[in-house]
Amino acid sequence: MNISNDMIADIRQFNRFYTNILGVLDKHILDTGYSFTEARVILEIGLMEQCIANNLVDKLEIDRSYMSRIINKLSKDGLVMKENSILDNRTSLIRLTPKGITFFNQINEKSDKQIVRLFEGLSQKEIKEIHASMLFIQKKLDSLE
Amino acid sequence: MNISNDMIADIRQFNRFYTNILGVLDKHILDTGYSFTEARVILEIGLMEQCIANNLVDKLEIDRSYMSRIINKLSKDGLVMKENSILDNRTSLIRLTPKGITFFNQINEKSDKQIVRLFEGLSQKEIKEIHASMLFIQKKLDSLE
DNA sequence: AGTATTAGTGGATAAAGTCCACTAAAAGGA
DNA sequence: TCCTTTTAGTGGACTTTATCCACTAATACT
Repeated sequence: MNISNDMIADIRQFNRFYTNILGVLDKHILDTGYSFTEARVILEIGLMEQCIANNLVDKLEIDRSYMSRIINKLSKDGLVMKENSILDNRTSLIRLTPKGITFFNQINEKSDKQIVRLFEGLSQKEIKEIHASMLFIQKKLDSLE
Repeated sequence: MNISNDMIADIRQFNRFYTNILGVLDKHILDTGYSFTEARVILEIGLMEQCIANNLVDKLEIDRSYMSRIINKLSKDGLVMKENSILDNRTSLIRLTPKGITFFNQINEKSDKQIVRLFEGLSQKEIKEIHASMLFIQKKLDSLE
């Protein structure tokens, strides 16, 4: 085996630590009045620009009927619009409304600010090193999947 | 500001990536028939060795009444035992039973194996570098709190 | 002693998520 | 083509998870 028990313990400790960091960073989502799941849906629609419900189901691993209800709620709230697809009459093309885009942007700006906040107190050099460490970890672990 | 927009984007990308990793690593918890929350309680009791319900409430940020129900369930299931405190008659000292300790150990072993699995395919050198990166990130970000 | 706080509990309810059965459209054969 | 199978989406019913509140009993405070 290439990995010692001490290393495993350290890595698991890092995971607990970073889970915590992620929790702190994401908490602001709930200030919007939407749940994490709903916010994930909104953000994913924003990223995809246009999609159908099933794309979101696959990508976010959310139950189809649950997704249907979430999209309806978001649609009622005016964050999302559904347009009948011409190519496939079973589906609707889903997009953010201007209000949805505003929401999307606000979340993103807030998330960016959270990162700035997390790193304030560190020197430029330290930040660069952390950044490099993250890229490195991601590159190495990503290559395995 | 010490941190560029590109870096922020990279870090947020890393966070999404690592959220995913953590999700994969933790999924096995659900195979036990207990929820994440219940498992967190069991693991925390295992770590604390002995505690009262309110310690768990504070540490895990779970509602008091919910905690009460969880502990009762775990007690009914024979994973946890409550012993009346002599010092404070309002409280019970909570501990894992042998069955609970077995559960605790199984979860930990499985989690260790998940780490091994995550890293297999990487060379010893690469693992060492990832390990060092994690320690570095943790050291730097931990110092801020 | 008398008041305030703290620990824990159960009832009621809300929020989140799952399961199933169904409709309607599309895709894939003989 | 017709017929079967698959896919997309929906709503009803339900379970699980979590929260809120009011209450009891014990301890801490002054």
